Amino acid sequence: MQTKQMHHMEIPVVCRSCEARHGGVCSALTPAQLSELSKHSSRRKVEAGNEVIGQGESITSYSSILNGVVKLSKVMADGRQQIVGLQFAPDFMGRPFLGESRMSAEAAVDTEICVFPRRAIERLIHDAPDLGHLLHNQALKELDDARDWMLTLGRKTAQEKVASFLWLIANHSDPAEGDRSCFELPLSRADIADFLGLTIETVSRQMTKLRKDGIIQIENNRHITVPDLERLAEAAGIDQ
Amino acid sequence: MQTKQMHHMEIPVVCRSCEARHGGVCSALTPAQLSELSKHSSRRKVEAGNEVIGQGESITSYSSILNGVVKLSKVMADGRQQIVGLQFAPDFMGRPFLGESRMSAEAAVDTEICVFPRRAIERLIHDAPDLGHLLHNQALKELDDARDWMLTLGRKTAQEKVASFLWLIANHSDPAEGDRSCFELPLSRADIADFLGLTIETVSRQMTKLRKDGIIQIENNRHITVPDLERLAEAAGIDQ
DNA sequence: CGGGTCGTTGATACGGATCAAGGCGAGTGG
DNA sequence: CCACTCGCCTTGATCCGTATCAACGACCCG
Repeated sequence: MQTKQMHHMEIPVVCRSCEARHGGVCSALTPAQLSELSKHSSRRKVEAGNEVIGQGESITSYSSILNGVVKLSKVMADGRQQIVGLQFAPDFMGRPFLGESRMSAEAAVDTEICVFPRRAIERLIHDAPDLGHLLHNQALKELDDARDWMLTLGRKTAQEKVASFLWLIANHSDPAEGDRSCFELPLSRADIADFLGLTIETVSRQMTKLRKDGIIQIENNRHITVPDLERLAEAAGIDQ
Repeated sequence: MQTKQMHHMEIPVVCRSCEARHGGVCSALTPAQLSELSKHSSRRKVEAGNEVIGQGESITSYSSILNGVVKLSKVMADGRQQIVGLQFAPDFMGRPFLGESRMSAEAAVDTEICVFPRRAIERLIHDAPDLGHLLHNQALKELDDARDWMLTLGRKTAQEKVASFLWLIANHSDPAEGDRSCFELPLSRADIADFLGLTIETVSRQMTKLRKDGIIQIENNRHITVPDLERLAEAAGIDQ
């Protein structure tokens, strides 16, 4: 009996090999809570370009990113668009304590997420202080990032903006071969423009300029190599 | 004895007439917690232009705003500056769970704050779930605001930016005579420029244009009247 | 081969920055 | 009381960085 009981308290099978077990929402739960949550949650693939939730839609579920990249964006009535954040694994997605989404979330590349029903998460926030604390901390980090980006949007030149973007991606792409200096861009030129408050053409020109200045190398439009991260930071106007 | 005990559980004298009792941090505490916290906290006046904390300084205390306005700003190595947020009463100020401040906080107008030692707050966050929840919620609201502002910084014209700023102030100044349409600007033209990612001259020109278009009236540079808030929202590119 | 998407490059336009001058109110000292 | 200065704001002239418009190249897929 006791072994049976113990069994109930172990990590659910579906969660054992989950990429988000460490650092993600689920790392803040007890085995029992995780087991309960896993019963109501489901894994979902989202292809690049597909929406997870749209601006103004009501929030019926939350999720966490298992792998991939999701872009958060706002659009104005006349179509002008601004990407206001990028989310990577194992980020939690969704706005707790709010009825409807104030922005859209769209997969930037093929992405997998784990979807939780709204009720389950909101109950857990109250029952599991660690979860509340983890989400609070993530919100604070996102706030820091958003404010850093405000400086980029408001005061940096096009050149510095593009370099800042590359710097951000360099620091968020998991160092596959332990190498920060070589990575794949998760965004198209159009997305980068929407993230930086620029046009496609300006982004393209600045990328070319960074390449000609020897600060980056470009292969296949998406694959970037940075010989000297220090020089990139300098070009981004980042003070160290 | 029991009355004595009860007495200990009442609202501390210094807090009774406090402007931040409702809605602020202290509203999430029990009388006992409030009593304990009040022993270590102190009221402080900060004159317009004075710093509460500087970028890069270590965080030794938190505070809440009793009245006034505080601007949060970031500066680059070469002096370029961006205001990344405004805080009003009864907002909580400070970045929990972080050793040093990533921006400076400076009183925009004469301001009064209540200062709490760092330790006391961090202990309370763990002991009082309501406080954690309140701070989490404020962080989420600030994140929403920051992201709204990213759209303003990245995609709006100078005209729309200035109108957006006036709209923000109109919606945050307490309706003294129950009138949203008449208010005092808490920021100088230079501050407004730093908030909008513009220059002083451009801010001034756009203010003049809004005045000539009849969307606002200006008295003494700081006092603004908005005959029709709807028209202001339109000029700000805000979709309703 | 044709059509589509995505990115680059060039020519030109324009919005906001920059540079420069001056106005206005408050405080100061004669 | 006036002259003076100082901070803050406005206005004008000009410049420059990025947007806009347009053409074209690279690649993919049918």
